[in-house]
Amino acid sequence: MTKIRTRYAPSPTGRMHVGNLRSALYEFLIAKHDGGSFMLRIEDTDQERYVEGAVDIIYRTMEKTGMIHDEGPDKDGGVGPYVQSERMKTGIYMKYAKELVEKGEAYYCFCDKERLASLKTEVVEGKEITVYDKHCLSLSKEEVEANLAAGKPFVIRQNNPTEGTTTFHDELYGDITVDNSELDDMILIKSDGYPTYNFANVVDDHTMNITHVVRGNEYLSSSPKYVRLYDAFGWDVPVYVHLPLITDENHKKLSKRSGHSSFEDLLDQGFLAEAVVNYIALLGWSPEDNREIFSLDELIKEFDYHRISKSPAVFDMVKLKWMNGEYLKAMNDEKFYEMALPYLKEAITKPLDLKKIAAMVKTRIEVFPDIKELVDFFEELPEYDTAMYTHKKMKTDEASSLEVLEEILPLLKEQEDYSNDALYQMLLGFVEKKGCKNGYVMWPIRTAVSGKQMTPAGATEIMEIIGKEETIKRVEKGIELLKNAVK
RNA sequence: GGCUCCAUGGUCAAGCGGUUAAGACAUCGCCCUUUCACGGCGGUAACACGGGUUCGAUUCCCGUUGGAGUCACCA
Repeated sequence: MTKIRTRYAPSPTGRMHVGNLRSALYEFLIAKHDGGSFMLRIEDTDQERYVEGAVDIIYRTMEKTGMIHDEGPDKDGGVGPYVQSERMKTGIYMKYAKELVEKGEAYYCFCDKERLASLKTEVVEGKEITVYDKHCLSLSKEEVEANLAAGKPFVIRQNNPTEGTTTFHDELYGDITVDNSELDDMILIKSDGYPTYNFANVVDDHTMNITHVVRGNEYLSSSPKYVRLYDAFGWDVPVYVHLPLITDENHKKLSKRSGHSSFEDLLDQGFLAEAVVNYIALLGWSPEDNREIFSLDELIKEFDYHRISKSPAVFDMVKLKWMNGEYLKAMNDEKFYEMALPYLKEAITKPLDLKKIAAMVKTRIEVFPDIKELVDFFEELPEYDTAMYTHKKMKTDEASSLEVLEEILPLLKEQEDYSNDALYQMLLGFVEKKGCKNGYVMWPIRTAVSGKQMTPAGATEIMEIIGKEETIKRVEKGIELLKNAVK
């Protein structure tokens, strides 16, 4: 039994799209689950869309996500080259295209843009629909030779039958049959000599011994043409696994600039690579049990591609955030501190105990950029409304808060030890003497000291961080504000 | 528009002829709490519709409706 060989074959046209990333992930998982190998192949046959540096992005993304390929441009496995533009130089595509021409399964076409344009018969939703009319199929061998000799630009087209049907099998979607009359004579070799994606894909997958072709659902309807190509060559058709689409909240195929279009955008937004991988693994696949948190290794172990679903999945930012939060909570304090540091420094320039602040914030954020608004009050007391002093449950209002703060101020000035514990004990003593609830005292102090309704910590923890001097300053400020409000 | 695919709560989803139709996110409520958050507990919420097949359909078949994809010298 031969091991599964899959390939991820991106085009270097920019950042790595989430949909492509998931294809790569599934390709990786399917191969690795079987103990097989995973290949990286660069499909750079479109010279116009080629983007400088895009190949580096691909490498970087693979590395960050942990999808390590066994073979690729940088790791020769004996079936290279692994870059299509380099493969082309070996003449492989032209050789196979000519073989098809010999067999009558393909033919030279010399039609120019103008003639092709005149074929455009129908316009649907702004798209022009052209079906090639096999015009050049009728050219005689001599005419073809003459054109070629004259240096006339040409393409090579697949010669599809106009009658009958073609069926191919997909592991997930089952048998899919289409009428051959639907099959356009697609171009195999472009006039610049490069193969089209469609053709290069078939030739490469075969010559590189790919056993399972895993790709997006958008290729489902063109798959019969591929199958005809395999048949024309007399090659074994690989196992096809078409993946359900990932869509945006409007159920449309994920497009650029929806905020979550690329892996790198997501990292920029503060997401962890592991969380993104984990999340997209679950977009279209589910394990047998209810587990949701998986490391890459665990995914490899559990991933059975037969459990991939057929219907499209909406990419839900909210759930991704939740999952990212789960990863943050599970992270050890050291690492969290290290990763949070840049964000903390952005919000806080004073020499405060950032390590302590990081620990406070850890269970309260979903992505790192959340940190800023959570901790900025440490840096500077914000402007705030004294209405915040009123809390129904704590039974506090502006007047009671004023009273508490005025009573507590001298004690704060006396207090030498500004550790959380000491402060807490001190305040508890005060509460006892006063005979009220904890919150009755804690709430106004916390408000005075933070100026916020929501803080990552209790009153005394905050006081410990900002220190005695700043605490007193802020409490005095609170008293002043409340005096104005109460009278 | 032709062709192809898809159809369980707002979202991700389990289910594969007989279930009180799981679970997660979101949402709502309660508890905990030095506020919020975290955590704990609980609630609201789904088989698109119509025909079959069957003793019995969410599950199988057909149709309808809805959605998506595709129809390039792009991949």
